[in-house]
Amino acid sequence: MEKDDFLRSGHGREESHDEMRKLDSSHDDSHQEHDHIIRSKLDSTKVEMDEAKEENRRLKSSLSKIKKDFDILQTQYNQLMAKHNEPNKFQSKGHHQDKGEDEDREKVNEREELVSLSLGRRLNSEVPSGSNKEEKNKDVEEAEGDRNYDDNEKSSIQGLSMGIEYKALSNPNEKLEIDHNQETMSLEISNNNKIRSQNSFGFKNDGDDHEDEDEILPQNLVKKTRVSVRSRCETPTMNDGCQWRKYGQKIAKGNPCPRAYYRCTIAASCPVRKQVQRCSEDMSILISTYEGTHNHPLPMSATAMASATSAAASMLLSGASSSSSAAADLHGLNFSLSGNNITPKPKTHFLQSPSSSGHPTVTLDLTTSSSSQQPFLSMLNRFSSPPSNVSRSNSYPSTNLNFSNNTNTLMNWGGGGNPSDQYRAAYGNINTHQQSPYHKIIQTRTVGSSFDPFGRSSSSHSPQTNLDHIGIKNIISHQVPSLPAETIKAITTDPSFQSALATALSSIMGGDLKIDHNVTRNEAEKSP
DNA sequence: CGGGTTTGACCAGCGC
DNA sequence: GCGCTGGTCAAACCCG
Repeated sequence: MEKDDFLRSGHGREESHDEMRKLDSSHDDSHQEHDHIIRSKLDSTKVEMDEAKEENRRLKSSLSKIKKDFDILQTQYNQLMAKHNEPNKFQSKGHHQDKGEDEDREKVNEREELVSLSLGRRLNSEVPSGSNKEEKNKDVEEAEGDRNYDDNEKSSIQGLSMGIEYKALSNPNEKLEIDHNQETMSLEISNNNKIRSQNSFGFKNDGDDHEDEDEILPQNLVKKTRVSVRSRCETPTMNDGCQWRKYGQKIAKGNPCPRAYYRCTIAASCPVRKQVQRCSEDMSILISTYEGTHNHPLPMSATAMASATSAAASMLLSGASSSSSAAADLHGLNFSLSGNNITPKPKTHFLQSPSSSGHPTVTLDLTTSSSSQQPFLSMLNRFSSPPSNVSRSNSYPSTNLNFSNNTNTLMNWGGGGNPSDQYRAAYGNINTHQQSPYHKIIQTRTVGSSFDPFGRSSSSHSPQTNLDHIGIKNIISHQVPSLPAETIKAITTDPSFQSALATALSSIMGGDLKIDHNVTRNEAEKSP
């Protein structure tokens, strides 16, 4: 019994050993399995790291390629600028006299151009013979001229700081709120019997181009150029940053909505007028038509509109000079410039504009959607003429600029916020003469992707050059078949136009488009 | 009380 | 020349 027990027990001990071995083996198996999992994970991690390295190499190579391309384009741009500037306006400043000027100097000159457009203001009203009242104001304005020059210099400095502020506000993912605390420039919109030369493109500088004031454009437009802005706005008036005083109201024919007449009250002698009227077909659309030239510094908030309208006016002038039609769509900002020789393209919700009075009118359309989903990808991609009902007078071209974005109206010119104390501080506590408050939000972000003020997309695109963002090449060669290439080239290569555009866009989007400016020229020069 | 808005009148340009 | 229309004026009114 005991032996049996012993044997049994011994046997049992062997069994326990077997179990132990089994357990050990199972433990080993699980351990091996665990190791295997870890190794596989390590392998996969290594693979991922290799892929990341490879991706990094690709990105590096792409970056170097982009840099090369940019250098090449920069060089070409410099050469072209040197050629372009030889006979033109900048000679008087002693710039660009050598073809082989270096890149830095080119950038400086280009910056000067942008700054001159951004900060340039009109002191002496060149509103000469448009009306008797303007003539009456002329003496007053000239008397104010000397005093304003001092303000002008100050304002230029402020304008520079404004650019810095814009950059500080340039987070693409947030709304850009522009406080009305800094005055900036005054921009020439109206051509007032005589349109400035192509050099100035309707923009006025502090003093460099005063001699150009008497220049007359070839087309010799007699009436003032007007800039009409269509925007969706629930408030009675669109807050564009200026101070307006209503001086009249009329029921215009064909529109049950009354047309209100405003004049700028920032300066007593400012000849700028504004007409505000709701679109009869879409009451949510507010049409603001600007006429005249501010002869005083503008609040920064007014700069956006002034820049945009000036760019529009520039396009009008350039387009009119070329007797053709042009359009641009930058980041949903559709510029279309129309001549009289193009088959009209009907456009809905187009109110009979004040161009019916015979004024050449530019329309900035902030209401309709853009087909482009990419920023700066489709400049000059839409060419349209004004609808037949826009103007009963074909004497002057009408320009239609669509500043709308893809989904919503980006520019909330209307009120809704509070008056800016900073604006008051900067302007000596000027009371707003408008019922709508001095608060506006300019939202430049496009749904689906965000962009910094330079037009760069923060979405996960593969690296692209700025050319790709602008897309000038594709646009010019493919999207605008109806426009003569020389016209496109003339428009897109004109530095004033580009600067105006850049100024407008930078004002609207709070960015600096200098690089785009470069590339635009390069690509335009390349385009057939 | 100062400044803005309202509103009817007035004027100029244009077409018939 | 007349009528229509757009644009402006200015007195009355309103508002803070």
